[in-house]
Amino acid sequence: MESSRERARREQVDAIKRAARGQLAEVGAQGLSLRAVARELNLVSSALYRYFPSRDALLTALIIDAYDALGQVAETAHQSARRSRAGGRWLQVCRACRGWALDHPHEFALVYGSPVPGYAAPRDTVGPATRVTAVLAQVLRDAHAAGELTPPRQRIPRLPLVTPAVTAVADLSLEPAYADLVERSLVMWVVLMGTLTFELFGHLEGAITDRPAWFDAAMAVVAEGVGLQVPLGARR
Amino acid sequence: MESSRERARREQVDAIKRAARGQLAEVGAQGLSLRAVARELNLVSSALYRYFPSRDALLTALIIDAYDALGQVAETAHQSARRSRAGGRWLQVCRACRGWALDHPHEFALVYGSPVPGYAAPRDTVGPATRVTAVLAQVLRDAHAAGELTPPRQRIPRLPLVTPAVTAVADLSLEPAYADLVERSLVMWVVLMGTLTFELFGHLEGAITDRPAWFDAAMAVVAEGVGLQVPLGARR
DNA sequence: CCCGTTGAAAGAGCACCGCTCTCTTTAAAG
DNA sequence: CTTTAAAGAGAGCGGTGCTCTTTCAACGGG
Repeated sequence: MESSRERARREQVDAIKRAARGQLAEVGAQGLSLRAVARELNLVSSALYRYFPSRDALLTALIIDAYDALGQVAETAHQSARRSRAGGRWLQVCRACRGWALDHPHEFALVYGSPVPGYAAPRDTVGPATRVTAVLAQVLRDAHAAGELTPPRQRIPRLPLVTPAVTAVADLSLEPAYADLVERSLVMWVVLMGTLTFELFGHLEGAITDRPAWFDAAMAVVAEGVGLQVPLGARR
Repeated sequence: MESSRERARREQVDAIKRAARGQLAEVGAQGLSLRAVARELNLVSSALYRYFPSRDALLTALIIDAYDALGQVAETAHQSARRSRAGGRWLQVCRACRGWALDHPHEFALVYGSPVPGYAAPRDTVGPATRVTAVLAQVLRDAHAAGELTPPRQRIPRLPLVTPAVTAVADLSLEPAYADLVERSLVMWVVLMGTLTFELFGHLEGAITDRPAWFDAAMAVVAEGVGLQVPLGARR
């Protein structure tokens, strides 16, 4: 049951987030101004504090939404690539994440860019944040089950290097030849997000001629590192 | 020759940058306040405009300094590891960069974190920015000359994917088996900086137990991707 | 139906920001 | 020693996040 007051409140919260996302796309995360959001809604700035206790709280809400949106995109891509082999699925998931990042650069920067000093992400954000990594782990699990994984050339010593929490989420405890798979899968995640970060933050400006192709190649290179073979021949 | 006026000016510029770096460490890049810097120097805010035409200009100066400092660190590490084999040199350079990043997290975030909206990095920054990449290319060039490079399992199709400018800086036009080495070396650079970004920005919080060891492993995984063998056995 | 309760919104105000302008001091240069 | 240009002071503009108090309207129980 939802009283009309509750509905009005929820709709106003949504309107605020929508306006804030719009502003985000124009002036970036740090330029997000409560007063501008209020202006857009024909409100006065102080009225927003009925809905969000601070600018940081509004940012947190946007961060959670962004993590969820990206996680959703990754899950959908994984689902619709379920007929491909593992390497192809990995590439499809990466491409889907890149597509979302290019479509929502400021929301991506909000979650994977520099943290706002003095702002500590609350615990609520870690759940949505792990959705993408869960998809990556799923790809590797399926790849192993289908026998599409090649053992690496060199084993990582002194395992494990990850916390039990990660081990639990990844669920990648396979036979000794793949004992370091969790550690390698984290590298995959870092490379995926790092590559998107670099592209979005302009560090590849004037360096890459064909960005989609180079992105595919980068994902293939790191996939090699975990023993996944990515089909690079086909144009996207 | 440097007149006393010029010396005084240079010293004041240095003092401003020093104070700004101090503030950077406290409140981050976006929180950098000219007024606070001025307060620290017992000045009035408008006086700073005698030395930097805008806050962005001050940021640009700090960015160039940061790129130069990181490049210097990489070059020094490469130089002092010249007796190791190529894989070891790569690891040493990476570790040196990580050390600098951990020591100067905010300066690292300044150059590799989210760009300040409305701020476009001037051309002056690209030179210092390429110093690290030049070191990486050097490592690969030496590795190939010493016969320490293994051909990759899968070749990247539709080369080249990088601009002539990158090809010139990297100078990695080797025989066909390594035709995609430039593209792969860019991946190495992205992974190095991406990994540091992730660690500094807190995305590995609660995920990694032994961060130095995992960092080494990550660098080894990507080095595998370019055909470099990194010695992981020895404790650092 | 009426009235007390409650939540939304307004608006003034505080301390801060980047930046501009004018005015005064200071010290180097000729 | 005089000229002159650089350096700093200080007021001010429009903006910011946020707090506080006040006003107003809608909901719900008697």
